[in-house]
Amino acid sequence: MQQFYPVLLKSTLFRQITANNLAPLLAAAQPMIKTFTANERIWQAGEQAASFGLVGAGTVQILKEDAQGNRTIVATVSEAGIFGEAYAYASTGPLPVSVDASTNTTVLFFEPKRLLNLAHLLQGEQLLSNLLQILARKSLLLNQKVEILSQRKIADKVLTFLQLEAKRQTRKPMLLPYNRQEMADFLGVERSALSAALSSMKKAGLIDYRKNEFTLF
Amino acid sequence: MQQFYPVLLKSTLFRQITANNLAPLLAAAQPMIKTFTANERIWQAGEQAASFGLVGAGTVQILKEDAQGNRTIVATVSEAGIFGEAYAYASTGPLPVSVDASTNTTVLFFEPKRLLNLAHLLQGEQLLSNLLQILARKSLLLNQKVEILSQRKIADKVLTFLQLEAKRQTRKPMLLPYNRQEMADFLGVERSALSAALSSMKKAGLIDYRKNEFTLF
DNA sequence: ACCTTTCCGTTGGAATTCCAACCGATATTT
DNA sequence: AAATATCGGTTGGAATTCCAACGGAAAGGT
Repeated sequence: MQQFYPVLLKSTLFRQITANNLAPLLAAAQPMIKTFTANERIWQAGEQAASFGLVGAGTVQILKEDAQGNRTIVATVSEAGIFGEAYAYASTGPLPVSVDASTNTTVLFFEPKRLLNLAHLLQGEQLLSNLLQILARKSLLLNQKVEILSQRKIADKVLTFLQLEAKRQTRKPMLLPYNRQEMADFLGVERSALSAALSSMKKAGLIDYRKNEFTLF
Repeated sequence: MQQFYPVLLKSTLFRQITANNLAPLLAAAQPMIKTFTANERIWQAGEQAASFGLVGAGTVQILKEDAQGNRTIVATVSEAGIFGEAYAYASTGPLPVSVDASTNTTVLFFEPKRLLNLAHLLQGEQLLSNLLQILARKSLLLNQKVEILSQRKIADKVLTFLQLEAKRQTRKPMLLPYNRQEMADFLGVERSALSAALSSMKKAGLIDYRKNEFTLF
């Protein structure tokens, strides 16, 4: 277990927790540690998710499989990231997604209820505060994504997206963490249509860009 | 304060809390009670949201105002509903939305931090569990909305929407809480286009419907 | 019963996006 | 340096959606 202390300390779940207080918290939380080989299935859609995972080593992928068996990668979670926390605390029905190990992976599984009993420990409240913050921020991010996807025209999606991005970056021009294809996927449009919209917006003087560096006028 | 006990007991925040334990919890939580007249502004976009609200009486509206001053109603919160909890616990920047009282309204404002200190009280952990569940379920709902909005064609949006709705209703046919215009807004499409898509899907034998009663084949 | 309003389906042309294909520029590999 | 792969812009026709307008049915008010 000690081997994961550095990873845990840099996770959002244990943010602000001091190394001294980590061991007692973990002793009470009693995460179950499991290892998976590359491409092994961690969770199967349809199961009940009774716990949530923290990636101690490696990388996992959250994927959605539709009725025809098409796989869509919903998210990639790497070391120190957590997954399944919303399903664990919502405790509402079976999982709508599956989780696969994309590399050899170690996952620490936490029981949602157990974390509620930690408040009396040193920094136990900090842990709960972190958990609330994680869920709250996820809601805000999804809210923003809904706002973007609700726009009917590609140009409006782009503007909404860049305005939101401008609020979280001070850097000018902004550096987006996406290439064109990924940006198009995020906005829910065709890559070629996005390219066309971008160059038309540049011509109109609304924005400027080069690769993934964007400026909003 | 006692006057709000019945409302509080039926709120999701105090779900499962017994009447006996309510008073001590409230004494520690120390919500600030404020009244507003119809159409009065409760929160102004741009402010920092240091607390979240529980509607003790009346109804409030969450609205987004764009640069041109156009107002969009994001949500309506009535008695026993809560608002601003995600912003309060995310503690990330100013509010992107405003909140107005649509009727004469009483709101109980809770300090996010104070609720974390309640764990040692009777059912204090239940309260925290409720809070986590509220945030978690909001994330799941938004996730589903993203899934719907990510569909490129109206027919696919409708199918995704109905499939998700079918999971939470046992009733057949399903009874949707929307009229056509509201359904179109939720799916992010034009009402007339939705109507056209629906009748074409009915003709194709994919669905059946009458008013807001829908069946998925 | 009559009038008014709301809701919902339909229609047709305009606008937008999709989709497949192609091409040049840049990066990577051998 | 040559060959290969990746990335991003462009293009044109097909498909889809928007948009405004109309009309009938149902609901609500007087």
